[in-house]
Amino acid sequence: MNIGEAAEATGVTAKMIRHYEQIGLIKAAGRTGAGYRVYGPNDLSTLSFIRRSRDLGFSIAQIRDLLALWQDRARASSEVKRIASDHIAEMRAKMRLLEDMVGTLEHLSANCHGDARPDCPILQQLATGNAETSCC
Amino acid sequence: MNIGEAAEATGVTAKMIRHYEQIGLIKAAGRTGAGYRVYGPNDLSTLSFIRRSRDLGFSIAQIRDLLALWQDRARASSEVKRIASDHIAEMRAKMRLLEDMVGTLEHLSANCHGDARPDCPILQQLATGNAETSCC
DNA sequence: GTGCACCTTCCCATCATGTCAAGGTCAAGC
DNA sequence: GCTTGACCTTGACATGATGGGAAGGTGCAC
Repeated sequence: MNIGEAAEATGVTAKMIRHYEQIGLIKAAGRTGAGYRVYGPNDLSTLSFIRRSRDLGFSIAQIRDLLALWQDRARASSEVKRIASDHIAEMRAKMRLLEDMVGTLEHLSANCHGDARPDCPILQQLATGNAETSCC
Repeated sequence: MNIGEAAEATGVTAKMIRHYEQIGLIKAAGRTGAGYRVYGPNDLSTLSFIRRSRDLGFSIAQIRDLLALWQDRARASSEVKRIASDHIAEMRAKMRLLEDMVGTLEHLSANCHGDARPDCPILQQLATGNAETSCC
């Protein structure tokens, strides 16, 4: 199986497959006489594993660890769970940041009439750090 | 005022001030005879504006537009409001993505006993795309 | 006149991914 | 056999915002 087929089968682009090989996330693929990379069922499983992990937002470093655990039959599931929990915590932290920013900005936006007039509490806040809101 | 003092006063690192100058987000600062950048009150206001905008998650491109509007006395507040609304929508979209990922991962994590045993629904899901959850 | 803190420019790194370019390979059709 | 087009190869460069560091000039206090 060539890289293009592997890419189509797993949803990982050929570009990224080469990249993952280069950074050592996956082992170097076999080659044909002409230098084409060749992939078998095991490789496809690994690539699909990586793609699902990326879909869940895991970083390459985390995926590296998850792959190692996956291939270790004596692994403890607590290790996996810890990585997942850490990742959940990171994502929650990002969500909180976004929530705060959205909250502030919505508040400002709600007080902006948004018409042709130039005065604007959003710019006011950005300029002075202190919005003259009429609401509270 | 030198760049270090300007950095301390506004919370924008000297590194980033130089960078913002280089990409044309702010106009080139004046220089002393020795080539040191010099900043005045107006420059500090601009830098603070940028920092507050970054704190609200605006991109450099958006800040460029906001700065232009800020410095345009004839601006329409509707323009500002539109930029803010777009940004809120982007942040909400990111939050939704995170929520989905967190939801899926928490579900898997809840079904992972997380002890010394090797079987693990998280890895199961990543490997097969189909978790053998016992819950539903 | 020395030492130290600060400034300058320039280059490289992050993280995951995309784009582009220049060239080699394979299979099909003529 | 030769051409064509799809595919492959490597390599370089870009993104966005920021950090780090090196090598060298400047300013001020002692």
